[in-house]
Amino acid sequence: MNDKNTAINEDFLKPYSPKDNEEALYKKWEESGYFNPDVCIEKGVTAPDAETFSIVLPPPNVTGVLHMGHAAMLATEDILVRYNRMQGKRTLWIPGTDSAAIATQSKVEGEIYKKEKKTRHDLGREELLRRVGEFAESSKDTIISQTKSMGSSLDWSRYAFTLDEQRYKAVMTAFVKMYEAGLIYRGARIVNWDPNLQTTVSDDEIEHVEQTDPFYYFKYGPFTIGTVRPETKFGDKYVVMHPDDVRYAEYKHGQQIEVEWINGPITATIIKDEAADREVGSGVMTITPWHSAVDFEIAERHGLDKEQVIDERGILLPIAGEFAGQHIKKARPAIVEKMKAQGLVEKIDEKYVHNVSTNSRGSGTIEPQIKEQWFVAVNKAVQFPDGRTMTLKERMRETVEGGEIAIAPERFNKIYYRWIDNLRDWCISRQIWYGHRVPAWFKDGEVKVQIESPGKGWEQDPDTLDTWFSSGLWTFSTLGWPEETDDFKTYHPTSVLETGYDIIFFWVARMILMSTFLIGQVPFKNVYLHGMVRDGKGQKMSKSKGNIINPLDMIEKYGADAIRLSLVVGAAPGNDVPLSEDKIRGYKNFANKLWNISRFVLSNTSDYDGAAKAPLSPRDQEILNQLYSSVAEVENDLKNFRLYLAAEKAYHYVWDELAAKVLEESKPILNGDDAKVKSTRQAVLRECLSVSLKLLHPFMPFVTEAVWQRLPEEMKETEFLMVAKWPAH
RNA sequence: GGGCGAUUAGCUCAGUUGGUUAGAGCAUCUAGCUUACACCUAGAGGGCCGGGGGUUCGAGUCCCUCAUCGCCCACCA
Repeated sequence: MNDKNTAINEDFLKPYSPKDNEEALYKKWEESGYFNPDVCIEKGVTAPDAETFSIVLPPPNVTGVLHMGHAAMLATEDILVRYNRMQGKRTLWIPGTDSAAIATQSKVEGEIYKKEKKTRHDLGREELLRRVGEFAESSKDTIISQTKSMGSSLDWSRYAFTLDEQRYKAVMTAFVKMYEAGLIYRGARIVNWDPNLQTTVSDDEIEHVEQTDPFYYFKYGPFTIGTVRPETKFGDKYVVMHPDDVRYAEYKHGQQIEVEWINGPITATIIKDEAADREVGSGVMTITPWHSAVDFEIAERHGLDKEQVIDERGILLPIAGEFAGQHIKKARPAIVEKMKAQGLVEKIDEKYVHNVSTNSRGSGTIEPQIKEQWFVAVNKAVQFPDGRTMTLKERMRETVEGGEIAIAPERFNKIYYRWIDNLRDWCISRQIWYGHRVPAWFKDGEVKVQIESPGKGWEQDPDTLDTWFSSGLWTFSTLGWPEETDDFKTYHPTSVLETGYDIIFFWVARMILMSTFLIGQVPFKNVYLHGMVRDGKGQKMSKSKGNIINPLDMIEKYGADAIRLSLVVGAAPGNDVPLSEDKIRGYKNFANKLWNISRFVLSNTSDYDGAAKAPLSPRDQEILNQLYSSVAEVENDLKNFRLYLAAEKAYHYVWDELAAKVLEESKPILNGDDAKVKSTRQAVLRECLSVSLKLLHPFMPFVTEAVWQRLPEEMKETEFLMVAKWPAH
């Protein structure tokens, strides 16, 4: 084919139109198969023994829609992936979606109730699961196609869903293995109970919210005790004070006294425990071990009785006497009235500000309860695959402390350590139905933990596992574990985990825990934490503020390339990213700028004759030097995860150096009479263009590929820019 | 209560290990249809780098301290 002397592609006569290019290009990329590293090897663009680069996509909620947080994540990861692929690495980016068990189930339950006035119990487990599964399946295409619209070069042939068969196998295997090692145990401990969702939730899912309530001072025998929760106090028969509190020296540990209480006289026992703070109130407290984590600990230490006062739905039990059967919210004022009448109320602070535990998913207040659940022991020494014996906590800390895993930005190391230090045993069982069912079987008080039913008469535990239990396996369950697949051997540990800093505890830490114990490898070598996307003024985006910028609208208006750049430039790891429509518009203009640079170069080099070249002038040489030193700088920033600088430098080189200076000064040469000097410069310009396209491709894949597709054949070393070699310098 | 971070141009932020007159985008103002681009070009204005103290030949950059804002964690009944 002879492109010389022919007019350049007439598309260049119009401004660049993302709309006319992006979808078609993505389709072409997908059809080429190059998102799949196996195809890259097959077609010879990647060496079979090349170094690997792998990332797992933090799986979005299967029923979700794309928001700016996703967009930022996709942009960042795709930049890393495309750059490494162009470097010639065997590059794999694995897509997937998450069942988001609680969220999805309650959404479907809500809809069923609205339409059919039926609860999950009316439908039964099987039917509910069928409906939830159906809903998840039918809505997954939305998030998948939206993910594609960002230009994400994910290998869809390896798509994984947290509840598919392969992942099921991995989760079951992990559970059994951890149980056999003594890491998973069943026990009656205090847990966070969500009375609305009727399930336990983990410590990390708790959000402390400030609330103002009356604070009551009650007369408890000779003591004064304080509380915001009179409704829990019925069974309080232990009174706790600090062993060194001189005010109460006359009372001895274990001493019993008679006190007048809500429903009549009771026998109270004095407990001396250092948990009682002398500075707080009277320094004396009564405890409710069944409904308070601190109280539970005290009771455990001294072997005290524990009694349930409130049931799973927030209703008072018979211990509450005349108040039994009432909901705690309604009962509270009535209880206080009664106590007033008994002369038990000493004082009331009407406006006491304190924190209450709520479910971070927004379902409401958490009620601590003692329940028999499955836990992961974090302080128990167990044997790791490398033969060493240590606790999960120790191993988790060591991965970062010893440099096996590097977190960017570094300051999150401390936050990570702090979390580990405060970590308590992880409650992993949930009382919902949508999820991986606990592989435990009961019969006549006996328990067996195994994947298949032990036989007739054995009932499987109805509970399912915390969604983060399966998410913790994600780096290797997506690669085929527990089978020793080629993928697993090739791509694990993964190179980078890129995710929001808000999820470091839920996910990052859990992945490290699971991976180090189960397979003896860290799940990833680097952690890159991106910030939260905020509006142009740095405010959180929220519906109520009306400042949400929808990525899909922005793609429609300005193109995915513009969104990608606007989400990366200025987004240092760990820092929140302010995003305004102005910023996006600015980068859309840049895409068009690149389009016009290409048009200029192509139209002015269409008569290029390679044979007529002169040696490079000093200025020609300088232009190329600048080009390649920009490449080197961008590369250096990319290697060190400074994407925000890399993107900015690439942008500046192309606009302020190439367009503003090189192109301008080339005009007289291109119009000049010296044919040799002219074709030398033409060669230089072509080189600048093709290298610039490569330089920008990771950041703005669509417009760069769109130009590449319109280059004359002799300028393209590969069919797709996506798999062109990153420029050497 | 504990910890972390921020404070630089009107706004949002860079400024990588301390080194010449402190940068960008947007916004503002001025001038331009110069045959790549008005989604553009040329230019301008605008900053005691939060306050105070210290280390240094030299600090936006390191140390101390104060102030304000933000975030995370936490079992004060």
